[in-house]
Amino acid sequence: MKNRNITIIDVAREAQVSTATVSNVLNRKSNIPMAEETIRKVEEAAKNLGYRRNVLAASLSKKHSYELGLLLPGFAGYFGSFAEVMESAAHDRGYRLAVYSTESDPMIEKRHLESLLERRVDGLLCHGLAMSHDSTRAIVSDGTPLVLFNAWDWPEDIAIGAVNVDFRQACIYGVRHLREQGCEWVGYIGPSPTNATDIQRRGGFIEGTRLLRIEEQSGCFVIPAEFDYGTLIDQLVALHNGDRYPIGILAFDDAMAYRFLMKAMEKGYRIPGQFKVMGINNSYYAKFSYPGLTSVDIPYDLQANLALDWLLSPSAPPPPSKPSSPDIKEPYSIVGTTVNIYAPLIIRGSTGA
DNA sequence: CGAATGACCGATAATCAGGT
DNA sequence: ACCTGATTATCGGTCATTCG
Repeated sequence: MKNRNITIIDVAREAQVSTATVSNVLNRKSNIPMAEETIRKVEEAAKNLGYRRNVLAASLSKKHSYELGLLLPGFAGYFGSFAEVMESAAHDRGYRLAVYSTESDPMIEKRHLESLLERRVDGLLCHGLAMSHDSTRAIVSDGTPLVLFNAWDWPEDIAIGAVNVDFRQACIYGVRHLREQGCEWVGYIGPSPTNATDIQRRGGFIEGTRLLRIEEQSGCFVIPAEFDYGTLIDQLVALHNGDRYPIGILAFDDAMAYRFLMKAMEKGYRIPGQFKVMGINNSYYAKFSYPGLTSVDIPYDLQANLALDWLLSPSAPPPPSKPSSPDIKEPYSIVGTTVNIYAPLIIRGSTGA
């Protein structure tokens, strides 16, 4: 039997009731009073015929699509994990989620946005790196609710709000951690000082060295994609005359941390004795590698749920956060229309004593 | 021939009606 | 008056038919 053509008309005929009754039984059980016998007849007919709800028709009538759009700059690493959590959180709230990657290309961004708006999504969740300010403003003036995430230093008025992970603060803590572990000198390595994500982290690192008054014992490096980490390691060792270990490295993400760490080990240096290395993202392997990689954990669940709740009820901004215990920091803080989520340091062997 | 009209897709919300 | 279930208008677009 071809279930795709079974509609409530067929179910109504089979159950000897009206189509409205079928709709009421299948979708509004708790609100509409109905006889037990009617409910049983309809449910049985629907089951026998293999009825499947047509959400397109429902959207047409309800003037809501119950679909949300998620725009990311890509699918790798953090973005994929984020999409997974977001999809599940949206599903829990009765929404479907369409996920697109803009590949950091304004033309692709425009095409995806247009496609999502044509389908009348009920709201958009957009990564700061996936969006231009102009197209974001255009959407907002169109009336589609929009919440940004990881959109640092965006104009306040541009969307309902932004839900950001506070990598800047995490890097400040990172510097302090490396210092507390006895690092004579600390360095930051990142891909590009023009990338908004890198700017956040780099800025946090520099701020961290300033707070500890160790600007003179620190440095930042820009690492191109096909870079030989060996050269950098040689430079650092020369800089220290080989006797001011350990050297602390805060990397842009876990992948860069591993590339540095593995090259250092290959060259015979001890981790964490001579180099202490930490990353950001707390990726799957950070926990299971040897040595385990110290990293900054990203509270995906919290970020996704805050963003979704805000998107679906724009008039109700996120409630103030409460620390779960006195020794734990606030899970997040709110400044204007921006939520900053605290990202905790997970300390492992790569920076251990 | 192009323009205007109306039926139609499937489900739903609002309204209505029949039976106790 | 209260339940329960039926009727109807409607959503926004497409397509076939009719009209001038």
